[in-house]
Amino acid sequence: MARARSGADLGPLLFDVGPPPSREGLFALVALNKPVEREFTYSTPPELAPHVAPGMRVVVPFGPQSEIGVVVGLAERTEHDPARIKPLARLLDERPMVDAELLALTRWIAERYACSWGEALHAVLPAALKREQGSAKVIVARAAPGVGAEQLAELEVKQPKQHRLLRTLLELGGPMELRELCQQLNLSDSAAQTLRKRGWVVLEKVAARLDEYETARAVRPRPAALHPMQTAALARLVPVLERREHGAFLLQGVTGSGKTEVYLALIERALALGRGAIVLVPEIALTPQTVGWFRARFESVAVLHSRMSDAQRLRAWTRVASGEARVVVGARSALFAPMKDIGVIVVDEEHEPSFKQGSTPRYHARDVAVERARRVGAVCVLGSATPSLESWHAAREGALTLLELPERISGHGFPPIEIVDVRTEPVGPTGHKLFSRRLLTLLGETLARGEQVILFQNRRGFAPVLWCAGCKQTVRCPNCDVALAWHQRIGRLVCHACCEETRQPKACPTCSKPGLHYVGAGAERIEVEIARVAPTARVRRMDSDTMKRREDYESTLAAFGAGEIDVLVGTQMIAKGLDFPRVTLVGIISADSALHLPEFRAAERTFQLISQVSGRAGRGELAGRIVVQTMTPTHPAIALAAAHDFAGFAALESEQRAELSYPPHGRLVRLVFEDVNEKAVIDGAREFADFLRSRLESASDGAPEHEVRVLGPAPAPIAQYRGRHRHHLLLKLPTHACDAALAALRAVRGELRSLAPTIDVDPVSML
DNA sequence: AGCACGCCGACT
DNA sequence: GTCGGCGTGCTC
Repeated sequence: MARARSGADLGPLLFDVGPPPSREGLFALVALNKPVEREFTYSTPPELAPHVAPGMRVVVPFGPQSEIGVVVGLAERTEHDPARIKPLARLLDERPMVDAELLALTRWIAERYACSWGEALHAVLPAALKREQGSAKVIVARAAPGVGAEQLAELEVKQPKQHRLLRTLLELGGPMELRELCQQLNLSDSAAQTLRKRGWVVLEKVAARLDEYETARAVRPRPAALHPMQTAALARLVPVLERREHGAFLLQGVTGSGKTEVYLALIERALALGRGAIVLVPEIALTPQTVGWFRARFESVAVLHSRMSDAQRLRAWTRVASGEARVVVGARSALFAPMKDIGVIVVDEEHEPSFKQGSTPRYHARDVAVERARRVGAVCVLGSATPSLESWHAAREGALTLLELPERISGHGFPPIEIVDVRTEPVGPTGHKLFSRRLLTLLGETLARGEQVILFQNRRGFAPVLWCAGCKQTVRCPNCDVALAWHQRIGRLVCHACCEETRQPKACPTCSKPGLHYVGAGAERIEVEIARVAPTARVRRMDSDTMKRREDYESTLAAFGAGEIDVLVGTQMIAKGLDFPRVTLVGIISADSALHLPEFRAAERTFQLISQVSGRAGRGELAGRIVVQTMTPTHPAIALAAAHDFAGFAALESEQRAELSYPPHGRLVRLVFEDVNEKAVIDGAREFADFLRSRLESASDGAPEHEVRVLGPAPAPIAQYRGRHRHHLLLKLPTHACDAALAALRAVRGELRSLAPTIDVDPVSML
């Protein structure tokens, strides 16, 4: 598949050809981190020519400034006007930083996800390599001594961003890395700089602390013998590994079936063969405990995660590149670890949406993992208890080989899941709006036995909506098309899209009548209400509002494990990985909350969440119970999750997707147009759509199964974000027409450059 | 993406 | 009469 690019044919790149006979007049093709799908040609000064090779980073003049790029090819001739070609300024590496395999993989990513090669390379290189010199220091922020409520009040009205930042720091009561803080609060660091100038916040450069993961070593005794079903799975995987062949597998194992032990045994075998392994886990599951399982078993494990400083990440990268570390554990981007001779790539919890990157290049780590494994002849294992419909479908089609672990190794069955129809529950003096009678009864019994409870409510804040009975309007964010959520503890309305906060209005902002009502409940309200119905219980909430730092998360889990907390209330943060034997009751307060989102994966996501949360109960010797509260007890996502019937759900959901040609029956590409001016967005999106339709029609051979459909433009579900209007187009591509359609799309974008939509191939979220 | 060049309103 | 708004267009 030739990639349409101007300039030299990139066809056989020169890295396998050896040095050309003469290095006179040698040109370097350089990929830059710019949204320009093209490489740039530079001449090589005679003193650099003998040393330059593909994969090296170079400094090049680019317009009025200079940029760091990566050499992706060498050529002896060029079609460009020699007068306009500039020379390379400097080589940054003595030997290639990116090997031929990663060069080829990034090029594939660029094609598949419609971005430039340079952007794909940018995602692969650690940040420290993209600057001229890396730093081993991080900036840490803390509230200045003596600063408190008084200063906070001063910022309350006029400086909401500074207020939010200072308040967060005061709540933390200790230092936090500035970069991470700003990221979480959706702020640039200018608010922090202003607070520093005022003397209310102290910013310090400190040496990056020793990585907590470096020392993590969880006790995970090697089982005396593997369970027969684990052995059976390995018997399918190991021969492929030993033959050095590629194989892609879907390991579907229920919670507690011992998937991790299968990964560990397979990696052990790979290491014995002198090969390496990469293990990807969702960001939230990348805890010292998870990492510790691997560290306890293997000598040299490198960890890559987003919270590392640049210097730490560079160190991990270097350890992998040098061959010192042969096992990598990390989140999404760890897939690009510069490992030689990869034998195994594992993607654990492959259905997790966090494997999809939300910014350019918008790649899906699961799909790229399969591709990288294919290219290097490695075994790729996608593991999940509730596989994505894409993987489930691929397994049925034979693109993935299905391996099943259908039982818990403990031999215990699954705890029963009870569905409670909350529409039939009494409210008022005899009942409770949030908790059903059944849940309250079980809660009381469980606490009386001294056992623990997990309550799941997948919404932040106290009330997701403030509603005016006068004009029937909800209070909305002035900059985004979403309702503001009421957060009681901080006493503010919060926009969950842009993170901006405001004080609660005394009256309805639309009709000025007093008396706004709280509608619905978030985790904060559940926490408050539990204290009311079970006053003696020790309750703790775990959501992104209370868990700003990783330490908070770990200390809360430690306290829960030590039995210092009776009831843990939380959002999806508590849905996975928690393994506490004394938890015998799990309550899902509102199973419907994700079901009605305007996303075609809403049912799938609901099924996954119910299954995952349910898996938190009855993990020890004690029997567990799960209560699922819902208004739609017969909805398949709920009824089949309660019946532990994944296959039934997948078959039904797949059928419904097929009717609408949604994935896995065809692919989607989403184009988002954004601007402060709504008319410009609408006109631009329409123009783009018309142009694209005409191109795709003329390219089509008329066969309906090859037909690409362009839907829209239509307002995006979040039709305004941070003051910018958003409209989107949806392309439905039959699986076999994808390459041609993407090429056409790229061409149209090139011709209508001023409209510049965001292109999301295989989108995970449509909001 | 930057950052230029290039044509129309409020200021010394 | 200028300073400056951001609308197209290019970067080897």
